[in-house]
Amino acid sequence: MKSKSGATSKDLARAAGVSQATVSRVFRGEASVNADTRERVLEAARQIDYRPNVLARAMRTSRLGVIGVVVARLSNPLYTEILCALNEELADKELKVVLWDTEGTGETAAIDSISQSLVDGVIFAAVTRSSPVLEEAIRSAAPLVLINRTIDDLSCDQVSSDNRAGGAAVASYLLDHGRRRIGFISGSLEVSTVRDREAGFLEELERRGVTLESSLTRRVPFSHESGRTAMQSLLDLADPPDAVFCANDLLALGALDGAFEAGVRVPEDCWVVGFDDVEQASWSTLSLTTVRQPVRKIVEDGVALLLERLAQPELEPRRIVHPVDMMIRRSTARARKGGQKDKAE
Amino acid sequence: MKSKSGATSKDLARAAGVSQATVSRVFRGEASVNADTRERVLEAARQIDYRPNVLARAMRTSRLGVIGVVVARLSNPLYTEILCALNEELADKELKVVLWDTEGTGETAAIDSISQSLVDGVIFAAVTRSSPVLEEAIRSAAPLVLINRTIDDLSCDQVSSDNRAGGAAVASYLLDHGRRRIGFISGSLEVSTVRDREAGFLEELERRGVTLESSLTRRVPFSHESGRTAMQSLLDLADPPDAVFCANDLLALGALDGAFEAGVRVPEDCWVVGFDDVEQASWSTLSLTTVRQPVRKIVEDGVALLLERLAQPELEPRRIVHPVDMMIRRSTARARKGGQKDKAE
DNA sequence: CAGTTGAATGACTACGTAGTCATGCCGTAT
DNA sequence: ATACGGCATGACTACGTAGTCATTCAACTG
Repeated sequence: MKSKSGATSKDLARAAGVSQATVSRVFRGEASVNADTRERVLEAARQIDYRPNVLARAMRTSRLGVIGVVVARLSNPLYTEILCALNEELADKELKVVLWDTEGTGETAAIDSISQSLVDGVIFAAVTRSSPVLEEAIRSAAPLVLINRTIDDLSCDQVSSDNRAGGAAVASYLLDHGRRRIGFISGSLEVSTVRDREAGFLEELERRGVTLESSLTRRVPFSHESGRTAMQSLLDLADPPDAVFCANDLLALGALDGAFEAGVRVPEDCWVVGFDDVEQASWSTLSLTTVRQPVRKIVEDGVALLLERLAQPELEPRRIVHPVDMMIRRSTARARKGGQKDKAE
Repeated sequence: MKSKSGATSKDLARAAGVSQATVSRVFRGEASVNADTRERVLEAARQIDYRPNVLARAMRTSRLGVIGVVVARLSNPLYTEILCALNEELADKELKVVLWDTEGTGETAAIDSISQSLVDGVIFAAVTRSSPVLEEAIRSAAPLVLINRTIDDLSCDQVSSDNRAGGAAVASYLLDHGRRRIGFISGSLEVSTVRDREAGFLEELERRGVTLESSLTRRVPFSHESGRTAMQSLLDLADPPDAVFCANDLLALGALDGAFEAGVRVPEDCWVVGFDDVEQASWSTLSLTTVRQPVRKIVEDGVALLLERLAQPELEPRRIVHPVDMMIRRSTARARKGGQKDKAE
């Protein structure tokens, strides 16, 4: 009833018959406080409903208990999943999450916020290029971690999956199953995941003596719509591909739409493979063969690295790369009748 | 190079040959500062790279430039879309977004953060029940706005769409097209959108002299998976429905999967209708008939109301209800051959 | 010309905490 | 008994800003 935003550590000190310094010690969890005293302070705190003022504390410590997160446009379900996992992971640790989008000026805004102590650290799930902003931030020891997309020549903590191996696995799988005219729908080379997947894919094709025809390659923005139109342009060719690898699931799901609208059956007439294994890929109406990234683990590691760095800023930068798995589904499996449940290989 | 987190208003005052008070006035945009003086201060600020300390400012003003957002689990694409729109809308206004999830204790955490001045205000996109926490928050004039889901007997700004009319429109549409055995997959009655959609749907059925059989009704959690299994349990009945209305698109998309796996053709054997018009509903491989909510407008209004309230806390609470539109797609249209593009009615 | 008004500015304090330094006290070794 | 070391605690200051109050000076009024 009377609990209004009010009681200060000074009030509490008076109420508990101790000094403000002792109150502060109790709430910082400092060890050197007599057990009786601590209990008395905590009891009094309950009485007058005292809670430390976060802002005043932040002004002294530069720790606000907030972590910044930079993602790409959320229309890519991968980022939704990353964000969701991050949110849970950080909520467990009493940390708030502030969100930026790379569409705007998220990168810069995030780093500004670090220097303003508005966030304790930042997790970049979608860095685009090795911007000077980032270099500068690293130099000034800003606590930041890159997950998902990485930057090779940037000396900071990074967690990703083995995109190169994933790309190679797709190539291998398609060739093993007799696919020869292989199409490729990819994204901007500014994006590390695209580069790595593409590199692995091309290397493996080359190793097996197959070359990717440039007429079967499309480089488009990341969106369902561009996957759809790119697919249609491939299928419009006189000699269309018998399989299409898309650099991520968003594009691949768009490609399924493109094929459907063109009246081309998947997988009978053309196979489609994605990358990420977003939730939609496992929906049995879509049932997209794809490469699974361990999003959960990547996020967990990213958070762990960030927290460690906050505790010990001088740590050497670390890199973690997680293995990936192919999920074989109906978009490449031989046609069978009716629907069937998901099946991992 | 030397620009480290440092220059204070006192430093700047010295550099510009004015008092700290004047510096403060300049950066607050106060009018009573001589134009020459202002220019001198700003020039000096550029020189020494001064930027006001956000935390210190927040401690005095209780305004941190951060808006809290409470959403449900992001696996429901509707919340992704809301969040995405909010993010853009607020970034335009130099506001940061902190995110909570109703899965955890988001509601309470959000309100705590208001009282701690960690956020200037909160937008609830997914309130669940008229919790005492909320009542208390409203009483203490916390600036908060409800969007999407509402609470009737709570006196605060609320923006939603006309869920009741949407539910009625679906009933009307199904009956007009000769559907008689109508199934219903719904969610928790704790959720206002569910209650309203259900009320409108039932009212219209009743008005037309049709009753919803309780054996054809399922009440399940909001997830793709539960939509899928609920659909299957309906289709397993001896006398299965010829149409199923789902309380939202997430459930409906799950229902499509359920039908597919059961070998039941949509729309030939059974129609499916959702609610929300999330992006996936328009994908031509899924092509779900649904009720479109003007998410963008709802978010814009919500932000506008919140900002107005921050400026004038004593405003009377306002409510805005947006009209909805049915989007007729393949999941109810008469079967035609091959794929076709989206078509709104 | 004395008195009044208003604009522009400076001196100063409060905001609520963290952390530094000083102090008192008790147990133990000498 | 004396000196010492460590623990528990209090007094005090810094953090960087907003905002209050007082002061200065010039313009204006009667």
